[in-house]
Amino acid sequence: MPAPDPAEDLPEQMRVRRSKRDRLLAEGREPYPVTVARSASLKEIREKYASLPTDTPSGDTVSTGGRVIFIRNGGKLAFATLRDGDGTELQAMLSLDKVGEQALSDWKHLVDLGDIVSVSGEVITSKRGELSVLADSWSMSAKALRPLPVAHKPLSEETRVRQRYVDLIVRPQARDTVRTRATVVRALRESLFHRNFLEVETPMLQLLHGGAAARPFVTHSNALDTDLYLRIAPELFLKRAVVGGIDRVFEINRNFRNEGIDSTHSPEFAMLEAYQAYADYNVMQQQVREWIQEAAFAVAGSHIVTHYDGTELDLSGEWPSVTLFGSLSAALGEEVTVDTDRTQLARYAEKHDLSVDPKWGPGKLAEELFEHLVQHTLQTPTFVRDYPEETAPLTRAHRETPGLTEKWDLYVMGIELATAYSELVDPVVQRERLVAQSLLAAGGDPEAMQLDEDFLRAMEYGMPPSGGMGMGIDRLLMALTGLGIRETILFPLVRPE
RNA sequence: GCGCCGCUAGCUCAAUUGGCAGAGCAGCGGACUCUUAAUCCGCGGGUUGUAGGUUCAAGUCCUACGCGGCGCACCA
Repeated sequence: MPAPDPAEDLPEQMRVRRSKRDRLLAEGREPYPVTVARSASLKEIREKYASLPTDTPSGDTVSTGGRVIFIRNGGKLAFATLRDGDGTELQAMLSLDKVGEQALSDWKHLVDLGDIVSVSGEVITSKRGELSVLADSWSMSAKALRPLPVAHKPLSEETRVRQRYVDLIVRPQARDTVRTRATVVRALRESLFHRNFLEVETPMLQLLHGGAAARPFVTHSNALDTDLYLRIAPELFLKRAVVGGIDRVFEINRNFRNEGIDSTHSPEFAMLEAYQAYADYNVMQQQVREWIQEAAFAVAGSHIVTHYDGTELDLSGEWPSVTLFGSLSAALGEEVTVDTDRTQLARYAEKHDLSVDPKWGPGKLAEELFEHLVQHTLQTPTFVRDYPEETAPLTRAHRETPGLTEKWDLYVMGIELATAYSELVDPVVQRERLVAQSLLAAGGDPEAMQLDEDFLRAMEYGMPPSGGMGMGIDRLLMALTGLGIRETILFPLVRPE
């Protein structure tokens, strides 16, 4: 039996488009030419002839083009709306008396929605005032073999994510989001650059698992014959850089965490992490606020951003600070501190239907209570300060209150957007904390860090007192746009179809 | 990982109690020289996510699996 012709199984509309491609080839016309005439972009034409009055020829001839997104064919006059990559739209007109019978008929029979076409002709305005190119000739720039989805019904969320290229074609907001993200990342780089931070790139393939509490992805190096971890954080390398005298250092790059995927978590996520010698968590708090405000201004021209659903989020001015235990006490209606014992905290947890892991110490339990009771209430930006030592092994002890650390988390819209520490720089204390972590790891805790002797050796050379911070870029986009994390990531990981 | 909901034409969605699988847009043929989600006439387009089962009869009921969404758990 001969191999089945794959075209036989195609949906009707794809067969039709393939046959149009075949016809172009048969007639010696290239469906995918290496180059097409293009003297101006649609945007340039729109800008140059913005004030051309209704029903007026400009006298100027251009070659331009774009993707066909809307077709209105008449008997002796055809209209098509073309769209360029930047979203600019312009009408093409093909009339019998300009292009002739053959070219007009070819246009009507060979051009489909979604094709990218080129037209050459005079810039005019139609009788209805629409700026147009009245074609003398047209040619195919790229024949689309798949039909475009309906322009006026939203694509299902799954198709939007799986076929982002289609989403980008049909949904202007999808293209906006790409631009907004680029604007935010550039604004952050400029904010740090102007404060004399140096951008570096540190290893993404790491021999040891550390820098945060998270489950890593594991991969393998054939050359080294050893397993490697995709990094969960750049922290331990950026601190090595500070030890070496790179006093203000940052990295914007991806981290990988082998954990749950939901509307606020992606297995690979972009993060800004920055360290500053001779700073502490108070300095970082001021700066992070400024960086976020500068990013907001770059996007919205204001410190008040408007989400796609119309909600306004006010990021202006100073942002409130609360303490972890203070906010938790207020939510419980009972005074709790870092000294409140575990039994008492467990009673509060039970009272609020929070299941308690027996492995949790009092610090972890207090943090869980906070996440359960307080976190979702923090819609406008709020710094939550002073976390228990138990949950922050890389953070310096609080300068006033024993048992606490100098760490804050920034919450916006109920999600954790950023975190910062006064960094732990005492190599002896750091070793104690990491040994404790490695014992947890050896005991089977998949999130605990391994003992990084090289990191400790670096610390033993002396790290200046420093502030450090980390912020999820995807989450910053969420805060600025109101979108879900999968909309802020151009090509999020999805299961195979 | 657990629970709930969904999966039907290229896209977005209907289909009553289990009783002929439909619409809009898109597509094909035709008409139309100023259209703007054009209009008019005509015509095609389906392994109803996959594999089983029950039944005279399954898009519909049952089982398993796949994919997605939401909630819970873990995390940023």
